[in-house]
Amino acid sequence: MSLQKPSIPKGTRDFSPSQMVRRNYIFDTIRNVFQLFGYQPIETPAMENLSTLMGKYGEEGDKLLFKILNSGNFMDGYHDQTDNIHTLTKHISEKGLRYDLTVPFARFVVQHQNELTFPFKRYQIQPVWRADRPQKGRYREFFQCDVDVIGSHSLLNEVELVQIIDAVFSKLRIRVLIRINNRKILAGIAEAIGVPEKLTDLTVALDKLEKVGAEKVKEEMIERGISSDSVEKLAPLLDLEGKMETKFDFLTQFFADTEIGRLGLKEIEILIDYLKALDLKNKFEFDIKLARGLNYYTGTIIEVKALDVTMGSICGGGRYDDLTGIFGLSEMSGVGISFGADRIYDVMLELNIFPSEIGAATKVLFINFGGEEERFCLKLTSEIRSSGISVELFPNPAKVKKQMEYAHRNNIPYVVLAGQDEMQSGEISVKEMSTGNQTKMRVDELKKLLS
RNA sequence: GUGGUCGUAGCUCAGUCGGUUAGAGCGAUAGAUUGUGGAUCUAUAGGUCGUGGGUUCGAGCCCCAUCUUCCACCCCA
Repeated sequence: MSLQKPSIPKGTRDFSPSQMVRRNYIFDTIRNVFQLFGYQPIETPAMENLSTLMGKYGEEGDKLLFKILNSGNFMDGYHDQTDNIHTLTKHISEKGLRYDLTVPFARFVVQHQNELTFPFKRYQIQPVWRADRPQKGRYREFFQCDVDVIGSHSLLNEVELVQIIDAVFSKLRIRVLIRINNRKILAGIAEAIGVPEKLTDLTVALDKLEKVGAEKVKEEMIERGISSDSVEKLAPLLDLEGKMETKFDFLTQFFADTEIGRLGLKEIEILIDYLKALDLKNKFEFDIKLARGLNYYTGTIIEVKALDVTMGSICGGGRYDDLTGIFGLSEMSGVGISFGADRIYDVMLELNIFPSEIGAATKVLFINFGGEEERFCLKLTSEIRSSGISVELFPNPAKVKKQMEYAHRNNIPYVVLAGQDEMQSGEISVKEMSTGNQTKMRVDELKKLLS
């Protein structure tokens, strides 16, 4: 076999121990908050049937699905000569890697509905895959940390999710802005300007307001087939700034003739009202420009961005009223959010806000002198370990210099030297690596020092 | 998927107009009193210049393809 350069697929990454320590810090922090709010863990397979995934994320989403080639002779029985990519795809692939955790969750809920107690609150921390073109903060394999509650219409769930967001980012010490909107408001706007069927085009264009400015947004809307008449009706909304009360007052008038708009406005007012009564550490705002694309959202939508670094959203989600409907279970409203662990990692790295104390696993290294001393140390390490202290014995009697270097590089704070002298006196030499100080003490004194 | 960009030692990067044997710093390894890491000194190793073609007497440098990185669009965690 010829020698080949090892490599991994585009947009995927290996994680070294030092990276994993930090990643786990993020996962642990998030998981702890989830549990604190009473959510229960589940996991689902990396791959799902394509029929489960297709059509849930819009046209764009379907393109970004990684499809798995059928095993065996996947061309068997295929005689279509029309070169239709869709029929070919259907024939050779029936499984795909999951694109997010929400759709598999909906599938899970339908499939296990008889075992679940509703409202069902679950969290799920697993990787997802998207055949996107990689960029900064955009990977083809990345971890999502989802919390959802399904089987409850109450806006209290939204309130809880915002509390979770606030708690997570406070703990991680990332300053964020929480933006909130409601799909019903967007639908109301579409209705109010007379283009209810153009909701998606409207929201996609609206979402770019901050980025490209009002003029470009208007242009895009016209390109997307929204009449200039309708676009003009929208104009005052594009300039809508300032206090939330001002926005509410304006929209109340704007939505005079649209039921769904008023409904959305009512929902957001209640939510904001609840949130104001809480003592949240991060800022939140009602922003009609927020227009998350995922097709299944029907109510509240939430997006979180870091304040001190340029990065896409690090958390997002919303309410979906009928995601389980297509799997045969209706009347199951759910709401959930997803934390993007990899982006959170990138943000924390850029801001240099990882706590320095994480990562030091082993507390003490025993130098290996071989022979009798080795047996002596093996016994001591075992004894110390049983009191819950992480300890290592170097596996072979290498030069002391080499062993000391091992301790240094692995950030092991203490080194024990126990040779002939120590064995006889019963006191071992303990070196504190940060200061270089070395003192003799009994084993129980060492245990006390490290506990 | 569209347009652009990057790739030279483990890492960060030099490398002239296409010209002999591709360099530096950091790091690594070994040593400087056989029981002591970080600092210093000495020595050593390390490269198919992303990969594959092409042009040329001659290619790290020019051309084409491809992979990868990053960026914009699209979309999104």
